[in-house]
Amino acid sequence: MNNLARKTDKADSSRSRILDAAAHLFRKDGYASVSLRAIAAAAGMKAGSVYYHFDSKQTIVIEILDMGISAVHAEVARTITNLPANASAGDTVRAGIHAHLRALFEFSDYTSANVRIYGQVPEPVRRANRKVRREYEALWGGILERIAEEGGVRSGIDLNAFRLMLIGSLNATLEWFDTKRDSLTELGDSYADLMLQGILPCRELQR
Amino acid sequence: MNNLARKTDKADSSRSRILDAAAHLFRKDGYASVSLRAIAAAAGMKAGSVYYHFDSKQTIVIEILDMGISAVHAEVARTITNLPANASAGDTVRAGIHAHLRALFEFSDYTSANVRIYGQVPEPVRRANRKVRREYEALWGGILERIAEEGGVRSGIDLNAFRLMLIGSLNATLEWFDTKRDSLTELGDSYADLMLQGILPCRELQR
DNA sequence: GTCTATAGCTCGATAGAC
DNA sequence: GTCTATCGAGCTATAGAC
Repeated sequence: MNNLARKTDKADSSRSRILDAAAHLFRKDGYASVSLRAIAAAAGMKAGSVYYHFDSKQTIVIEILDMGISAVHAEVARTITNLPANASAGDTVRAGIHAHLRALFEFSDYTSANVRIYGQVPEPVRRANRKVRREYEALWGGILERIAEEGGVRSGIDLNAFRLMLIGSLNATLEWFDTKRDSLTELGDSYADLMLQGILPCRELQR
Repeated sequence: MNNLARKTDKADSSRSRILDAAAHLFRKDGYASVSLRAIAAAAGMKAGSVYYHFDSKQTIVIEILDMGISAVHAEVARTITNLPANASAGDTVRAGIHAHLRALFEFSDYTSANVRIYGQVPEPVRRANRKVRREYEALWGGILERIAEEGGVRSGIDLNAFRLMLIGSLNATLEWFDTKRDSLTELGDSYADLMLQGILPCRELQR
């Protein structure tokens, strides 16, 4: 029994190290230019050994792409669910933005790999990732629909455009924001403020 | 004389075909996975011939990355310069957004290649592209500074965050917007509206 | 200017020892 | 589970004919 457990732990650990190493390298260098030899070396083993844990390079990248989105989905869903029932539209969007950013940078190798390489991975890989992507879009779609029904947003807003603008701009922060130098909370506050109120003074206050 | 002219034209045409073909392939498949054979084939020649026009694969991609940003820079600069002197802050930002989107999709192979592969291209290539990137950031920085000084934006706005949010969200449209299906002008109007006014009703109008 | 041919590598994946 | 060894393929870049 102890033997079996130890065996499984070892396999799990190697598997995780391969995924971590691959996510890091994919984020840094793209998909095609990362060799299995490089992944294996970064995970502390030889290329041949990787095939004990995965069937191919494609199965590795599929798992990484799914993990990146699932992590963000879970954090946003958890955060929104835990909001008080009387949360305003502004509170809700603000909390969602913070949650998205939090997960984005907590699992940055996986999330950044997703944002960067999704567009250039072989078509079967893209297809495999499509379901999780759509589920995350639907999560935000539902959130925005609800606050709009409750009358929390300006009339005439294109909710679809807003969702795409929001997620696009948040994901883009992965390319320049440095969590070691700046506060992620302040970033989220700035973005939420701009998304909620825009940059113009209210019409009523304009001269 | 005719001979010389014809020779030069031929070289120029081949060079352009190589660049066009490479930009298209880089956008589609990333940098590393695109072979010189593939670029040559798409440009209607053999791999060896490419080396008559370019020293290496890196010099090709450097030129493509620069062209992508320069095209957008030129269009935004031209548009802002041609605005009437009394253009409001809203008019200015709106015009800049439309110009950025227009250039983004008019030269989509080059602009999209830039957005997609910049992060995963060899470091010397990134370094070569950095100057043009910074110049484009400075262009928007100047535009926003000016309208802020003229009092056209809410107080307390983080102009740096706004610039990054704006460009990040516009560039992200390359990943999903289809110019054959939808109107780019409407997209720009939606984005400008959201960026300028946000999604919340004005404070004064809230219950 | 474009071609063919090829040198010198590196790649994904497999086979089989331990 | 991890190793070594290797197959067959594809890569960038170059050399030299035309």
